[in-house]
Amino acid sequence: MPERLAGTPREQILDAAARLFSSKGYAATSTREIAEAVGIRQASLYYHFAGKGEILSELLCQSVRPTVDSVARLESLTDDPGVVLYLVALTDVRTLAMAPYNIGLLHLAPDVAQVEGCDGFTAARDELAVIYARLAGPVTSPDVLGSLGPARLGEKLVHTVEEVIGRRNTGRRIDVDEAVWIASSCLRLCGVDSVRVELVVKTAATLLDQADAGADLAGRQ
Amino acid sequence: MPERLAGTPREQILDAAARLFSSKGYAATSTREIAEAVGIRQASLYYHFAGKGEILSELLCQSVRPTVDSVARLESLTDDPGVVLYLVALTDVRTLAMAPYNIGLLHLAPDVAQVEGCDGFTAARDELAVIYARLAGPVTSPDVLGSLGPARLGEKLVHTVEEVIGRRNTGRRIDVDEAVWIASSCLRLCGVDSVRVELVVKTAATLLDQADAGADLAGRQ
DNA sequence: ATTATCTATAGATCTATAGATAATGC
DNA sequence: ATTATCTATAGATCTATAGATAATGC
Repeated sequence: MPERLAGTPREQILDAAARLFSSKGYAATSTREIAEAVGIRQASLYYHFAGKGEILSELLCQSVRPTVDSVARLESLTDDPGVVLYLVALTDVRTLAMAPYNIGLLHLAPDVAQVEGCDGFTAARDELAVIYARLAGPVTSPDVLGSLGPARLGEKLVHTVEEVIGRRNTGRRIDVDEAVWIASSCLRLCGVDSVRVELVVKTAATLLDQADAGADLAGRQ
Repeated sequence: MPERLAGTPREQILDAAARLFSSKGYAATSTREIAEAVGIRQASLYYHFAGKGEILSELLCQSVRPTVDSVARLESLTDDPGVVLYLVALTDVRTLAMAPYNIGLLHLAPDVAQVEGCDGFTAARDELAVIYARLAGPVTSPDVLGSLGPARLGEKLVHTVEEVIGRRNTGRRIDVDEAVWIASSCLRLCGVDSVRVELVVKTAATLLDQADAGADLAGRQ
């Protein structure tokens, strides 16, 4: 079996489906279109996936997992919870901004929500909200935390980060400033003042540079 | 022609479509389902609407127009731009929260975005972003305004208000505190400090009470 | 004549399954 | 024997149009 140009058939199917789902919508994309984009027959999809829904749920899970998985590493960089919160938010924004297609668009769509097997995705997103809540707790001003509660605050921060989905959807580029701004909105919402926000952004940038340098060094050995 | 229980056929169709589109998605809802919900035959829909797309675009427009239209009235209540910004945001949140169905869910869905004739909705939403930008300008701290720019800030505030769509979608009730919190997030994002946010919220509540009392009085005459 | 419905249907889809086929690997 | 494809198709949709029908209003 000679390998195709881009990855395994399974990966090719996921890539084509991601492109079509995010541009036309899930329900509006037929299995035939996905197959044609890959260069196989419609029926052949069913050798790789149990159905259209399984393709979707795999894609959704891929869109949150990286962020959840990176939390432990980011927490090891510093003891300052404000900086960690910002770093997680920034990672989240970047993950959503740099994915090959804007899959995040789908998670609110009703046709998508109805598909069975998206529980994995919902669970991961809930997990992320809990993480945000835990990280935000110590830096949040008492009046904000008092009226919102930690759980609600976590959900709010998840939503704040997801602004990047809407931005990307309009075709505008997400540059570094944009990502930084969205991530630092999380701090502002917690009631952190502008001076401290600036400080956190700078500290985080330094920490990331150091970590990258360390990774480079390790990679060269 | 005896009138049906709830409004004209056209209104009944819009109501049924709103329920189905927001629960199952646009592309996943068939014209037959809409017709059955109303109690007519599928083909009879085409007497009232040119097609499925026209039903949708009508619904989308209805979901933003009320907010845009209320801006002038709210601006007449006070000269304090912070209070007006908060009042517009609160009106926007309430409009989205109290609509019969959660139609706001649809506007990011790719199947919806592809439908022709949704330009009217997009235009109204853009108009709203411009309004937010104008109102937010005077209350926004220089560091925020400097790095974001007014247009971008306006879009961000629109997105902030739209958190209510996601909340509603999870089935949680949107109470007064919730609405107040989301609306006041707009001020926080602009860099307004907690003390002033509290003040604006109280001033706005007083103004709204007075306006309601005035409207009651006018209504009784 | 107009309004608002209906029946019937064209014509084009859809998803998923059954079973054939060809190539590889033991 | 296993893997990965294919062809063919069942069975169920879909949207939109054509033209009939019945009731109202002039």
